[in-house]
Amino acid sequence: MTFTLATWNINSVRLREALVCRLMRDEAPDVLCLQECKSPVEKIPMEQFRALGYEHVVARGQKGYNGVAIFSKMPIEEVRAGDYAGLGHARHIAGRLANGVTVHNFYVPAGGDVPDRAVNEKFGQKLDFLTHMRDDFAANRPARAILVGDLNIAPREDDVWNHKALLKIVSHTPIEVEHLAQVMAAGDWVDVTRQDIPEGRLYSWWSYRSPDWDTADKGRRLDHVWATPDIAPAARGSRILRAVRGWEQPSDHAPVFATFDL
DNA sequence: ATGGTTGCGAGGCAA
Repeated sequence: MTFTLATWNINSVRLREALVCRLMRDEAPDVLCLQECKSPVEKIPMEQFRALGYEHVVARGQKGYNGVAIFSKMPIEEVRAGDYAGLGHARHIAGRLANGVTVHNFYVPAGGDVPDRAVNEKFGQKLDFLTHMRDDFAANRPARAILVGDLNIAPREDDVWNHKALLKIVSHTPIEVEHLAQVMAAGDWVDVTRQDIPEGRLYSWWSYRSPDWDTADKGRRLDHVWATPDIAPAARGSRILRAVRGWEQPSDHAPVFATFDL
């Protein structure tokens, strides 16, 4: 059985309802994971998505900030919603699909501007969130699982437009990359996007602050698709839909896709 | 070193 999954930081699911519908209609992933819904769950426009075949959803939300949701064409049951680092934020939801695959959808804290936890509390919270993720997966080793989301870290040199220029910029600092590597090791996760596309620069986010994002191309790969080793070999066809970043009134993130032949 | 833009929600905060 084949299924396709996508992850997209939507930056307000209510403002961009039409864009979500367009992606659902044009690309029709079996599972669509959103982050930064910025909406209470009861105000997500479920009916419009349901009409496009996404009849099943698990979600966590809060007013104005954060929020994660998994829309699925096949049945999904919630298995957990973690409160990593005890922030009380809606940044994680996990569901088990009818095909037996567990999907973790994460929105890791961005971490503020200064990469020093002594002067920037948000950076400490980001590191603590990642440490908590690591401990969680070490204590409960995932199987037949996929982890997606806006992890707010671009780990590789070719995941950013300029490695040296970004070494002290939050999202690409060595300490963040090390924390992310420990999360990966704890769950034995495989980076599916880079398994499929091992070479070359790859970005999923371009700042709103760049007037001509496409030409300047100062991007970062902040959005990820991982899988456990029992199903990672079944992954193929990963792609980042850069064109979506150029849609009318876009999110600053592009959706990331992967297909699994299970 | 700074400023650049966007969303939420009505002034600044978060990204």
